[in-house]
Amino acid sequence: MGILREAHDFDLDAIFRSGQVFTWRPLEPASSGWGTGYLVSSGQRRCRVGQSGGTLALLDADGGALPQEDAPYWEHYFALDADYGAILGGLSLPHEVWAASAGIRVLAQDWWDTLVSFAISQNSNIPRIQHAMDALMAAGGGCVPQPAQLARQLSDDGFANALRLGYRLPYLQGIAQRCTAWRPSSLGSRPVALEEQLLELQSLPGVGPKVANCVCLFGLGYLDAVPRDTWIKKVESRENVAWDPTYGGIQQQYYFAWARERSHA
DNA sequence: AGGCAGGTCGGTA
DNA sequence: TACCGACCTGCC
Repeated sequence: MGILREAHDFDLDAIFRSGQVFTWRPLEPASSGWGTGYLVSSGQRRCRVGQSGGTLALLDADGGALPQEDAPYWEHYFALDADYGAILGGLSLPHEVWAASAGIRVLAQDWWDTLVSFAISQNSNIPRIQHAMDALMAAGGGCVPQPAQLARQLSDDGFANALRLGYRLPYLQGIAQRCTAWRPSSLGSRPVALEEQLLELQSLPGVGPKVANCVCLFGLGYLDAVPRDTWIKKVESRENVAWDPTYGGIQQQYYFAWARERSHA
């Protein structure tokens, strides 16, 4: 049965669809044993997660019991340690936005996973991003290859071209090379202001303000980072949104899901 | 068929 | 500093 956790205001499928993560793979309903389930990769770790009502089940990647010592990592990853009732209450979201995005949480992903994902994502679309990420994770044994490994793999033209990254390929190659001997300062012991961390990330090739904000929000825990993509720019041009100084990133994610969903309708 | 997609870069005023 | 076109590719 695995490790069970109560998860209210939590919707696994809504999170999967919300465009913040490209390292999950849906599982057949039968194989998860639950209504809905995913094989989740983060850094060099993997787990299976299923949701039934307000209960979350955590298993290891093969469907066996998750080691007890791994539980804290995944609880943080799924933001189960955050009080979303209080956070959302303070954001005063329009009811329409809240309803369209109910159950979404901002995951605490691995920083390298998010850097790779969103460097690839620029001026692209979700199916294509997912295709490239699936191919990368297959090459990494189910996880995103670490920088040195990725740099080596990308030097193989056959492998690199199959990713269909277009003009983003040299960006990813440059990023992988730089990151073999570099990590964001905020991973160290010294706290780093958001603005400083953004500038640092933007020194990487192919990383501009949008990608840097995604890495800060999704991969480095800066919940005040607000990625401004085409959808959010549309929202800003229509509504008069003031981004919350503490949780603007969560607020942004709710508006993002709302804006995308209404366009599909 | 052709615009657009969770942008960034280099050149120009 | 602010704006503009180019850019690989494949969805819609």
